[in-house]
Amino acid sequence: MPLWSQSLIPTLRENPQEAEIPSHTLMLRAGLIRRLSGGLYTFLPLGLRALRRVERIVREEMDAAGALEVLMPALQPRELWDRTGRYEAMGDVMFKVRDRQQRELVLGPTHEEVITELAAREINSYRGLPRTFYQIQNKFRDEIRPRFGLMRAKEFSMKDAYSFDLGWDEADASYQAMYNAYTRIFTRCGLRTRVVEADTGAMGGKWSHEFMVLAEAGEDGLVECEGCPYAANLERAERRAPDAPPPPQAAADGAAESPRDVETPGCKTIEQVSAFLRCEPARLIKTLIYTVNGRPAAVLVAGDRDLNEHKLARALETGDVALADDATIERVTGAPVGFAGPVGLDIPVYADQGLRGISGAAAGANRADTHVTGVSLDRDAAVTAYYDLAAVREGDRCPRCGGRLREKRGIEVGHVFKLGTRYSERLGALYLDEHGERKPMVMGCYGIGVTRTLQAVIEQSHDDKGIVWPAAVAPYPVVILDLDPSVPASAGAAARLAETLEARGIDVLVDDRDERPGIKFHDADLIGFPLRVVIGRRGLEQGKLEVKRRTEEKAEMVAIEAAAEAVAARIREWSGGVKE
RNA sequence: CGGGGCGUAGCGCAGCUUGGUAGCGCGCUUGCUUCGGGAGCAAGAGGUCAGGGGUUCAAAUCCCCUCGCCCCGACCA
Repeated sequence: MPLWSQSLIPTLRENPQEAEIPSHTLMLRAGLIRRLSGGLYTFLPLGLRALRRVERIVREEMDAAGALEVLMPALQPRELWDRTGRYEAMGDVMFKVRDRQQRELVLGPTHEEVITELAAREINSYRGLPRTFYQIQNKFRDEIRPRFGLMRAKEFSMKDAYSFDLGWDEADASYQAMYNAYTRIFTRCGLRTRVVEADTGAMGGKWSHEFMVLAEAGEDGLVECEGCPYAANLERAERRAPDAPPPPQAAADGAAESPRDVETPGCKTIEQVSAFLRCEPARLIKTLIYTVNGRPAAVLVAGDRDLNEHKLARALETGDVALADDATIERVTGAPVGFAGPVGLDIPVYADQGLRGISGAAAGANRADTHVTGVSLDRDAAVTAYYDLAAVREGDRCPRCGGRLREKRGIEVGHVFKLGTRYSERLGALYLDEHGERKPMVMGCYGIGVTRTLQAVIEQSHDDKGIVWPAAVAPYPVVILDLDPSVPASAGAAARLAETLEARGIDVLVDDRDERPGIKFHDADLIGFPLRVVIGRRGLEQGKLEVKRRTEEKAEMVAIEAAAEAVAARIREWSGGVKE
């Protein structure tokens, strides 16, 4: 029988200075975790119990989905990462170490290389497919800025899974199976999640979905459509182009005016130019000089829009896009930074689809202190191609149904990718099909941030008194507050109830501390045990104790003999329906 | 890496402007009283004031450097 007095549960009365968002503050205050150093945390007994509860749900659902649990090394040879080209691609996020032979190793930020290597060696025939493997293990990433406790840490627990299939259709089925398992996992954890289309980033691959926990403190922006199921990470979000470009400002004279240079001394920003020319920002053509695969190119968006670099990279099918440095900009435009424009440029020009057909617009003249007005983009500039490049924002139109898009924030707790054959080809994960033909396995990969999920649960489920644990992930579903632990009758009643509950498979923590009742009540609320049983003199005199849900204000008085059943009934209520 | 802020007892903070015995609240220890929503009284313990260097008769306080932490940005399977 776990006794509070024998554990280490260092609750904090005040908000620690190191924490900013509710979940982080509460994890520290409730004595779940302690920081060792930036982005590195120790799990204390209660925090670890909660983490194990999440892991258990993940294991059960992965197993149920037919995935096979394995455990791969966190330390991996650099050579393996060179073979997929990701040693370079990952850059500084990988922790790099050397052994005493000076062999270069990395601390795994993820395990595509290792698992694909394994599949390449051990699976040779179509008879061995499909297979999905998973593990729960600590990952290491040298984050630029660790943040918000477990939300973005340098070492964190992740469940990663990898599927290997005969072909694309089969891979779709594996993907769907994981997608479904994820939905069940997060539901069982008591989370409300939103699935969004996502960018694949350094992972590569064709397609991916992220499972987002909607929260103010979320690090990711996303949009969802008010009229249809479309939802996407802002990194990837698309929009339907406006039906028509804004009409020319000087439309009165009928025909589009011709380009004319205007002196705009010192006007470098959109705000300055728009104020100077008395022209709304949407009528300015923002011209950004980029390097794409090392070569300069111009990228155009409307003056009131931001460019989405992820979308630019996707459109141009490259990972190598970066804003050009000042020297390059001056060389290709022949003007100081701030006066670039599309007219007369002899580099590729990529324009946002929202600019299609625009006329009577203004842009930089590629000459110091000068802009051009009366620009008709198609007539006056050589646009190489139009793409959807602008960053989507609240109020834009849905790419599917044309409805209004709404912006939200979320915490990414899960991410599923259709990887394709990128890794299997490079690492030789090939199989012989029934015709004796050698083919690459088609892969998918699927991650859940386990520690992050735990914190997301708290972020989504707390009140002004503390955490409100869903029963499925609470460190203990029940806490028994013994208000008079020095009184044998009281301690005896607490022990008997705890033993009865444990015999029924219900974990209980007994608060037997020699503390005043107020402290015990506050700590119980702070930690957020779903059920609280109070044993005190008042009740004992009538042979009763009280049972209260964390979510309810009022307690129920229950006869001592009926207490175990009363508790068990409430626990059943929580686990029923979801778990089957 | 750029910008901003902070490092003083276990936690939260004051003191620094204007240099002169290191403080407050909570927590901790002991005793007495108290005991159903963070008790009262009394007595205590606990600090190289992040570290290093400099200025000065004298530095938590002024100057320089380094380190750590937090926030914003860039970045992010």
